[in-house]
Amino acid sequence: MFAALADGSRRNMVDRLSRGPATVKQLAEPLAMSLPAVMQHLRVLEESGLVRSQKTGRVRTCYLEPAALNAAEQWIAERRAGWLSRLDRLGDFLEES
Amino acid sequence: MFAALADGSRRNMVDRLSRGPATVKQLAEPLAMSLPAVMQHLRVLEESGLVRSQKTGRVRTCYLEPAALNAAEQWIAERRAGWLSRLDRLGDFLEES
DNA sequence: CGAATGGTTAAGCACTCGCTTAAGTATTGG
DNA sequence: CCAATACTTAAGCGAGTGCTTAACCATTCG
Repeated sequence: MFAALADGSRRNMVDRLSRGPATVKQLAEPLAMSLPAVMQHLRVLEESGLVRSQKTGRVRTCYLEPAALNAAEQWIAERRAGWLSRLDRLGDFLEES
Repeated sequence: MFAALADGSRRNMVDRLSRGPATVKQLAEPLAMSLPAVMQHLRVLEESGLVRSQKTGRVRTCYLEPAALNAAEQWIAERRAGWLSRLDRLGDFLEES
């Protein structure tokens, strides 16, 4: 999941998909790389659950899967919250003394 | 940033640090790998801005940097929100018709 | 002091990643 | 029908990642 977002090209694709569905060609357009390369990125994104896609005719259309993004967001939020609450308690302790 | 979180061992370290500061040894303990390996992960985490550390005497103590986590969380939140609002508008459109 | 502890540096190695080109396949517009 | 379009598969390659071992440095404890 984080591994899928670790690559800049893939983040670019996710960013594009956050503004609506797109075909493989459209995802490739801003990316200065061959179509097969984009396919491989798409594969990683699909395996991570971040993106879904379906083929109709000869075009494959891709969509974002917000639930997966939510999972990643939550992991971060939990760790950050844990650490911040610890800082808060430390602040309280320092105030008391 | 996401690249730093892409590795499971590093997420383990972040998780540990979210429960309070730790030494390099303590971070290494649950990780079934040598100390130098942990050092390299720590380096990646520091370069990503996720973790800070300082050495006093012969022990290095590591802390989480919540601001950096916040940046990653926000990137995800924005993309997810963009996509969800698009879905909402689609819903409205379908209701209208 | 001298040994144990905690960390650091350097070199090397297997493996994975991101990309390429070349050669397909399947659909569709003229 | 046939040529263009949109993908798909496969093979290969250079660079980067994650780990190791071996050696080393600095601090602390007996």
